Amino acid sequence: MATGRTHRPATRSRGIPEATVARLPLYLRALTALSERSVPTVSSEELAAAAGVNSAKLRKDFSYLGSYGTRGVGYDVEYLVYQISRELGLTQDWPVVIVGIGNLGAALANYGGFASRGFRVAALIDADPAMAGKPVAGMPVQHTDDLEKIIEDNGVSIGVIATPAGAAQQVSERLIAAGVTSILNFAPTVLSVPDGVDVRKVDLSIELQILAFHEQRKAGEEAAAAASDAGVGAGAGTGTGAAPAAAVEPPAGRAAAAARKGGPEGDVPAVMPA
Amino acid sequence: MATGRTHRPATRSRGIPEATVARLPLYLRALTALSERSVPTVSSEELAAAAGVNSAKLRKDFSYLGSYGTRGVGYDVEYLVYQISRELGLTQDWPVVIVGIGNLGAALANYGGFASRGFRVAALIDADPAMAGKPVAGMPVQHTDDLEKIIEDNGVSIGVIATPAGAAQQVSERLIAAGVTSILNFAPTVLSVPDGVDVRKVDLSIELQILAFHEQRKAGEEAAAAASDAGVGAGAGTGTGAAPAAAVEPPAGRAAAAARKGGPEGDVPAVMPA
DNA sequence: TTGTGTGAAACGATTCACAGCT
DNA sequence: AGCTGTGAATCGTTTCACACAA
Repeated sequence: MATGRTHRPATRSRGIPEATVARLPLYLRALTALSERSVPTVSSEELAAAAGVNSAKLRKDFSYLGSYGTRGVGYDVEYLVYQISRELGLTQDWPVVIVGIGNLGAALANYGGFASRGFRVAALIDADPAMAGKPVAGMPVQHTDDLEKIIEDNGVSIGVIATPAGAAQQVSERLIAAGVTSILNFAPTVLSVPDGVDVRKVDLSIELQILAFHEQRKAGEEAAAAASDAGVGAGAGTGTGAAPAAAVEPPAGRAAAAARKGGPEGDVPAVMPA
Repeated sequence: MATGRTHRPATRSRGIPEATVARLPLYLRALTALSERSVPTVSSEELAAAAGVNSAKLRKDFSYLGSYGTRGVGYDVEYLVYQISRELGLTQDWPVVIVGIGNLGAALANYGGFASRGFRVAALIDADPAMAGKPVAGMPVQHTDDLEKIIEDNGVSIGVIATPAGAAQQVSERLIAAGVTSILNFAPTVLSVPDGVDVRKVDLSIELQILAFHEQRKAGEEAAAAASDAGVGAGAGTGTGAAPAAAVEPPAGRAAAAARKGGPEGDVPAVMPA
């Protein structure tokens, strides 16, 4: 991270753990919903349920922000909304650019939740000259040539990349050179950026692959469980493990060297003894 | 949260840490790129760089899968591609449905990386009768009424929700009742699902809020540094971050609202420390 | 009595550092 | 000599359990 010295030298006040930061938006959303229903206070238990976490975690999280609750009562909804908003930096307005106005970029531009809380789409940028000037989400698409000027003129520090993978690294470099220091990357690519620039990535296929892993594990357990039973009768409803086909064959030959340690073909490769 | 109750009970089947699972797709992508360039072997150092992690972590991750490398040499690219694919369950083909074919749903349907590796869009489903039959990404949109039949006929176990927030919970319930056991949720809502169902969420506004937090922290440090430095010229080059538009202004509006507790009813003395 | 706030314990992930194989 | 595989140390996060305030 910080080359040289640590980020937080003297001032020790702001020590909010990353895991906590990542949950604050969740709490904020739940609180906003309560606020809209004019609920005055919530307990950690109720709020935790609404946010999908457990209450001990929530209380610990809030304890990093300060003591904003009242023992025996709970938390004041409005006050907490404000405190979390402030902590997240949402009491100011962040101009954002979206680069790459294809299907996804357009969908993001149209996404309402964007403007709703603290963020404002300052510009839509695309490399295709044919797109230039075309309105998307009520805003004309601008050409990549003007990227630097747009960033600077609008004081943009957050960029969203929705380009094809091949263009993402270069786009990120231009954004950063122009002053952007936070990037949300939707392109399926690992961006390499200098210190001090934050990147978060959103990747559909990675998420699906993680789900597939667990799905496969479930299927395996189910099969193991079924092994003791007899009937293979596919009951209604409950996930009767999909019936996938199409297998990828293992590479032959080349793997010979590594393969000696006990044919790891398509079945339980017992790992992890102790 | 999403993975609420993924605890491994007694069934000591697989010992791969969740954090490792989440990185496997990253390694796989890097390896696939190497494979396409016909690179035969790769060291942990090289592969780690390509995947954006450090090499110790990568080696540890791979150690959970087994001993697939060769000391003094590195890893066989093809073999590793196969092993990771198998571990992730990508040697089989997973049919997926997308529910909610708005801007985002359509973008997802058109997303190429989908079909490329292990996943196949089995159906597009939308609640709007006007959408029914309309082709999106070369595939007719089907109506929600047929959701259960579609799931069952295609043996779908993974569902993608791209509906508005208000519809997501109900859609998830129908998906699950019909046999889906993994959900990728793009709706900005916390889904509550029974044990055994995996949910992963992708949420644009949460990601932006996390970035805003760090962005704000940077701005604060920068200001502090500038204040103490007074006149020392900082080296040029490294991101002189664009100043946020309406930056460090005290949050008058919202703060006031929260402070005076201005709801229709109810009045709690909102304390307001600095 | 209720429900927050928080030390302390438990757990999980990352990093270190080096033994051991090629 | 080079690079993997892995115990051990470290660091961060979650959970427990209870003192304490309202």
